[in-house]
Amino acid sequence: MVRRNGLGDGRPKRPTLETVAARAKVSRATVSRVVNGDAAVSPEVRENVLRAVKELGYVPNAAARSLATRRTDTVALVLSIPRPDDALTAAVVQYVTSVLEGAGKQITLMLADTSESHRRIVRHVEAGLSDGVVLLPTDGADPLAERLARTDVPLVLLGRPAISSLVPYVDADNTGGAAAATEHLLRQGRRHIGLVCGPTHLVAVQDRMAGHRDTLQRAGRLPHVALAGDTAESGAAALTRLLSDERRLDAVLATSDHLAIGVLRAAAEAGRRVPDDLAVVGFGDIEAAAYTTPALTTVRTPASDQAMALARLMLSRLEGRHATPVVLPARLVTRSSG
Amino acid sequence: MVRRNGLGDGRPKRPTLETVAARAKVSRATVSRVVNGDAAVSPEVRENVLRAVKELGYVPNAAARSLATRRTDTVALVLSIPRPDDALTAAVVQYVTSVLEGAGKQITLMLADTSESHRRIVRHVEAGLSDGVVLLPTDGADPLAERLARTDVPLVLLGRPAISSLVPYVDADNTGGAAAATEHLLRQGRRHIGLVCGPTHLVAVQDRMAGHRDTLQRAGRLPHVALAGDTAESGAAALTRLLSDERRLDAVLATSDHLAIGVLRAAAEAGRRVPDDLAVVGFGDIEAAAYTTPALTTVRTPASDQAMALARLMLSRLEGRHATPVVLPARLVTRSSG
DNA sequence: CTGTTAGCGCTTTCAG
DNA sequence: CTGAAAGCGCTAACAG
Repeated sequence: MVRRNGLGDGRPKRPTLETVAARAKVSRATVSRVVNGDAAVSPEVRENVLRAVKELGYVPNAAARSLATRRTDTVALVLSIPRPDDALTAAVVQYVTSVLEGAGKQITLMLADTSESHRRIVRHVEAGLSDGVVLLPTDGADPLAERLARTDVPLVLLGRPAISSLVPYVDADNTGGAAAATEHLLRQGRRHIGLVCGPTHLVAVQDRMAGHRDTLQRAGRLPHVALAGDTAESGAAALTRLLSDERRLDAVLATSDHLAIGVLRAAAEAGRRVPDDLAVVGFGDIEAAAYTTPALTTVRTPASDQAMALARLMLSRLEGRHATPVVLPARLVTRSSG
Repeated sequence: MVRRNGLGDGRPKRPTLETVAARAKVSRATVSRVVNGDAAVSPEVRENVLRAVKELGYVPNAAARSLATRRTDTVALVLSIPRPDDALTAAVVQYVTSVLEGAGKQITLMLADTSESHRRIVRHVEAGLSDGVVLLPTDGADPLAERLARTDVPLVLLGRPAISSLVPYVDADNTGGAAAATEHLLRQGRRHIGLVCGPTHLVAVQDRMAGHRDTLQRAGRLPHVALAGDTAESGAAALTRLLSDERRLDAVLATSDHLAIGVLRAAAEAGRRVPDDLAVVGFGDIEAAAYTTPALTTVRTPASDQAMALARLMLSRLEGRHATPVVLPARLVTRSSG
């Protein structure tokens, strides 16, 4: 029977620098140099050391190194619990992780949902557990970002912060995406375009609203806005309200695909054919968007698209190589709904 | 202009135990005790220390603590890059993280896609960076699991390993789920039931196949199996083959919802009405399953359902409190497709 | 109940 | 190019 240790048990003894040094008949310092590919070490000595390392299966102890260098090579990836099906967050996490690992960093995943968790995150950083933070969009992200910025650890945000600050961020062009969607609708000759928008405290939603409104305005059209939550149900309810306000409504842009799916449903119930009577455009291009009937036309956010590029941009900001914000283009994916 | 440090810069000087001790006029040991809520310390001294801690904003240095205790309170969460829209993995990650954080652990996220990454993971563990590993299903999970098991760090798998070992795991009842789905179809009087199955090297797929086959066998029915990949397209192709082999086919179970979605599509193209002519049942209950036409009947895996319970079970195994495998029930979600 | 004393394993001047 | 020595900040016996 294999002995299995509990979490708190500690580990069996592993070789240390000392062991390797003895074996290679050199000093610890020299081994350290070799292991870190650091200073100049004579080839023969290096050979010896490397052999000893291999033979002993030596792996440097991270805690000791970290204590001495005051670095951890760890980046905290902070996110909130998204909808369990939030593919966007999943993709971002994947790519950010992949890029960071490629750069030799560890990734510590942290959830930022409660204020308790905010405290934990700040403590974590102050305990020196990470030397960089990537903050994905969260409800209370802004205050958290401010607190983290004060700790002096490099920080990069995904998504423009509500209050502008010096913290670098990477964002999708929500404004441009909404504008493109609206133009698309206008080009089709749609004259009464409604907007179903999600939680307005989200900066992304605000930006989408702005892009829509401005485009409409430039075209000399009146906006029709209905506020909603972020579920299909609330999207459906919003369409119902929109229709009762304006019977001639012939197009709807929703600020999320979930809302759009609800709009689709409500349209069917109201006896409006999509896209003939009513064009429907969503935002985000979630997976389900391709499976609705009719398939949803939507704005694809770079996060679900160029997530890799985005991750790299974040990393370069973490490393202090750039501090300017980046906005990645969003593009319209035309399917059957509008 | 705020000075922003690069990742490698280190941090400004923070107070240490020493500082706090001086301020509270006690020894470092005492401060340590207070901070760790550890031994018995007289109330007044504790007060003093706590005040000093607060005033100085002291936060213990994790590396130093880890070096001294040989623990990290960190658990590595290892996953492979799933389909970018893999909600299941996302949910599991969320809940495992949440539970572990609740238990005061850090979570290090690691990707296990390449053999290079396997090496990195083993090194990570050997460097003492984590004192527990949660391994989510991955293509090469088994060899990795074996290597990790040899490092003596507590390990728990999500999903039964292909080759049985002593490593504890938590899994969904794939066999039972497939059996339930098949019985459901049989009860409807379906007589020619096909199986569209995904990558057969996946243990979960094997289990689903087995549950289906056995149930069919007990009912004295012949199986009709078509192999597929994991995309909707391959599911569609599989149905086409199934239909050409057996025109009377009146039901299909797919081992994943993605496949089932393809089946739905192909059924429509073949002019079979679902569920009248052909019942279709998926597996997994992904989000899109609710939005297909008709809405997909499917087997809900606990991971997308009782993910929280699952996470807790994993934790208790990591802590060595249990070493037995757990299999969580899967249940049929009946919608319109079958 | 509290202080003293050793380390934990690695990096990093500083000499040589 | 290499070694000696001094920590990094904390915990854990062991005395008292």
